[in-house]
Amino acid sequence: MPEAPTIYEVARHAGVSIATVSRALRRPDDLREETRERVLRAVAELGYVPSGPAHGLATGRTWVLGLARADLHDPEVEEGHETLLFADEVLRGMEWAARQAGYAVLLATADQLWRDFDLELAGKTDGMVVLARSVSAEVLERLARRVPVVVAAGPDVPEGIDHVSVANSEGTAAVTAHLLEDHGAERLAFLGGPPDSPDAASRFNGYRAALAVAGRPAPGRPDLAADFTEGGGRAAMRAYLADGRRPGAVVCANDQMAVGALAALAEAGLEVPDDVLVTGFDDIQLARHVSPPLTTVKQPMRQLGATAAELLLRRIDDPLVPPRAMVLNTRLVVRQSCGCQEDDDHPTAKE
Amino acid sequence: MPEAPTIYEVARHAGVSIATVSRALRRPDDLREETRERVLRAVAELGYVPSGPAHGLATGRTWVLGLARADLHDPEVEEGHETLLFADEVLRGMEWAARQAGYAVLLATADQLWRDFDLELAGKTDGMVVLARSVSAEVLERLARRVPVVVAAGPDVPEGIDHVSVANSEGTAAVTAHLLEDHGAERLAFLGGPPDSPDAASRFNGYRAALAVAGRPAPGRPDLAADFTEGGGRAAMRAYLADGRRPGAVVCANDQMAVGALAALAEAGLEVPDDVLVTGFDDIQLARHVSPPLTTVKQPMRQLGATAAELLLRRIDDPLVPPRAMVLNTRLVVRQSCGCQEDDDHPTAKE
DNA sequence: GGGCAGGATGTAAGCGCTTACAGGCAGCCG
DNA sequence: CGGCTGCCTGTAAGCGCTTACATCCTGCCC
Repeated sequence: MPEAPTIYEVARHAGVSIATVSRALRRPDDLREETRERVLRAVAELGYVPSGPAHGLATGRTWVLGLARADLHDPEVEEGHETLLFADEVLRGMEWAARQAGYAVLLATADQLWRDFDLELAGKTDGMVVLARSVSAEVLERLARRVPVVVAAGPDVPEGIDHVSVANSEGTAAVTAHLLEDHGAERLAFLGGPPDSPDAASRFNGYRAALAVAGRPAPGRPDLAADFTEGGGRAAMRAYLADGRRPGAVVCANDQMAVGALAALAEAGLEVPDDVLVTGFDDIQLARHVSPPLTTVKQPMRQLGATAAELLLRRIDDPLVPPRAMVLNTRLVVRQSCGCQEDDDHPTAKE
Repeated sequence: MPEAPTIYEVARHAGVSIATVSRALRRPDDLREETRERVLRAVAELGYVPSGPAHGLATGRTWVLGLARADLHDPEVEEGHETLLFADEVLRGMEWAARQAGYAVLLATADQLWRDFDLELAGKTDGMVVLARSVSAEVLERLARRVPVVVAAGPDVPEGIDHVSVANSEGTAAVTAHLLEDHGAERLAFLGGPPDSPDAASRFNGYRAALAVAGRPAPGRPDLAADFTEGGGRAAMRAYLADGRRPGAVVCANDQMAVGALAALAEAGLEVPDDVLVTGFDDIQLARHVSPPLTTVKQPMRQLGATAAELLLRRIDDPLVPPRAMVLNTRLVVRQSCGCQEDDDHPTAKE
C-alpha cells in the first residue's frame, strides 16, 4: 500500500481542481464529457477510492447501518445454533435491503450478559437495527437518543420507536387449526418455552385462541414446557409420558423442542403421526430432515431484516415520520408429522 | 433525535475546550481528575457519542475491518445453506478477534456473478478479509492496492498477500487412515466435489495420500462425483450402485453429499455401517442428526475468521511485515457412520 | 462589437474530531 | 522574590471530502 491516493493526487494527475474530481464521481452529468473522462482515467490509474470518513464527515452521513445482535456466551458452544441462524438470516435480509439503498451494514454484537455494546459504534452508523432482546431497555434508550433505531422481533418496544415483529400467535393458531380441522386431532397438548420469553407466550396464546375458536377448552398454561432446546424438549416429553399421559397431538413452541419430543415419543414406542401428531415452530433446516419430517410454522427471518432496514432508512430520510409497528406473517409448512401425506404450504396471518 | 450533540456542545456544557473533551475520552490520564469528571458528566448528560467519520478522518483510521463474502444468487433459495453457514461462522470468528482489538466489522457482500463489490466500501475500512472465491482475481488486485487484504480459505492467492487456509488434504487423509487402520476398510471409493473446486481437489489428494501410505493403489480421479449438494450426492451414489458396484467405504468430499449418499445407500437396502462405511467433511449441524450419525472432518470456521482478522490487524499495524500463509488444522469427528460405537474426536494435521 | 445568459470549473468554507505546540500557573529552588 | 520546572489546558492546524458561490468562457443577440 504505497499510501492511498487522495482526491488531491487525482486532481493533480488529471489537471483539474479537487471539486471537479468530486463531481466526476458524484454528479457525472455536471461535467463536460471530456473532463469527466480525463478524471475517471486518473481515478482508475491511481486506483483511487474515496476516504469513507472524509466523505462521511462532509456529507453528514456514514452510509452505514448497524445491526445489534446478541453474542453467544462462550465462543466454543455449539448449542444455541438456532438463535445464531436466526440472527444470520436477519442480517442477510437487512444487508440486502441496505445495499439497495447504497448502504453497508456494520455489526455490533452485544454482550449477552450485559446486553450492551460499545455505543461508539453507533457513531459510525446512520441508524441501528436492534435484534430481539440483544440490548437492555436502558441501552436501547441511550442508543435511540443518538441515532434512529428500529427494533426487530423485540418485545417491549418503547413508545415512539419503529419496530417489526412476527405474528407468533397467528402462527400457532394456524397450525393448531390445521391439526383440529384437517386431522380431527384430539387430546392436544402444548409444549411451551421458557417463562420469560415473550415469543413463547405469544405462541401459546395463538394455540389457546385456536382452541377457543374450535369451541374446545383451553388450558391456562402449557401442558408441558422446556427451554427451547432439543434436550429440554426430550426431557419434558419423557416426564409427561412417564406420568401416563397419552396426547393425541403436541404443538411445540419451537422446532428444536419438537425434535426432542419426537425422540422421546419414539423411545416410548409411539409412532408419529400414527399415534401422535407433532408440530414445531421456526422451520429450521433440521425440520425437514427428522423422521417424520416436521410440520411447522416458518418465520420470515430475511424479511424481518429487510423490513427493519427499510423502516430505518425511511426514518433516516425523514426523522419526523410517525413511528410504525409492523407485523410479519408466518407461513404454515406442512410436512408429515401432522399426519399429512405430502409437502405443501399455506400462508397464514396478516400484515 | 434532537440533532446529535458534537464535541463543541459538550465542551461548552462542561466549561472546557474541545481538546479537553477529546482527552477526557481518549487519554483520561492526561487530565486532572476533577476536570475529567466534569467532562464525563457532560458527556453522559448530553448522550454524546463521537462522530465516527470525524474521528476516523482525524486519526487516519476507520477502526473498521471489512469482510467480503459471496452473496447467494437468489434471495429466496434455500439450498446452499452450508456455504452460508460457513461464511457466517467465519464472520463470527472475525468479529470476535476484531472486537478484541477495538475494531468493528463491516459487511461487503460480493455479487456472486461478477465476483466483485462496490470498492468504495473498502474506503470505509482499514483492511479487508476476502473469503474464499468471493471476488475475482482482478478485483482482489485492485482492492489490495487500496487497503491491506487477507484471503481466507481462498485459492490462488497472489504473491505478497497474507492468507489463511484449511488443511483440507490432511483432513481427508486422517479420516481415510481411520477407515483403513481402525476399521480395516476395503474397496474404498471417493465421492468428489465439482471439478473447479480447489477444496474438493485437495480433499481428494488427501484421500490418495492416505491410500498411498497404506500401500494401496490410489485412483487418478474420484470414483464418483457431484456438486457438493445433498441431491447431487444421492444421484451420484445411486448411479454408482446401479452400475452394480458395492463399495466397502465411501469417503465424501463434504457432508451434504455424504447425507445424500446415505439416503441412496438406504434405498438400495445397504446398511451403514454394517455393509458400507461413510464419512463426510465439514461437520455441519445436520451431520450429527442423520442416521447413523456421520463421522466427518470438522473445519475450524471460527478460527479461520479470527486468524484472518489477526493477520489483517498485524498488517494494518505494520504494512511492512513479511506476508504470511497459515494453514489451520481440521479435526476428525468420529461418530457411527464409520463403524465406531461411540462419539469421540481426534485432532489431526499441522499449523 | 458590446453585453448578457448560461454552462463549466475553480475557490474556499466548512464537516467534527485529534494532537503538536503554546501558554498559564503553581510550586520550588537559590 | 525572581525564575525555572512541570503539569494542565487551550489554540489552531490539519485530516479528505462536498458544495455554495464566485469566476471565467463561449456563444448569441441586438
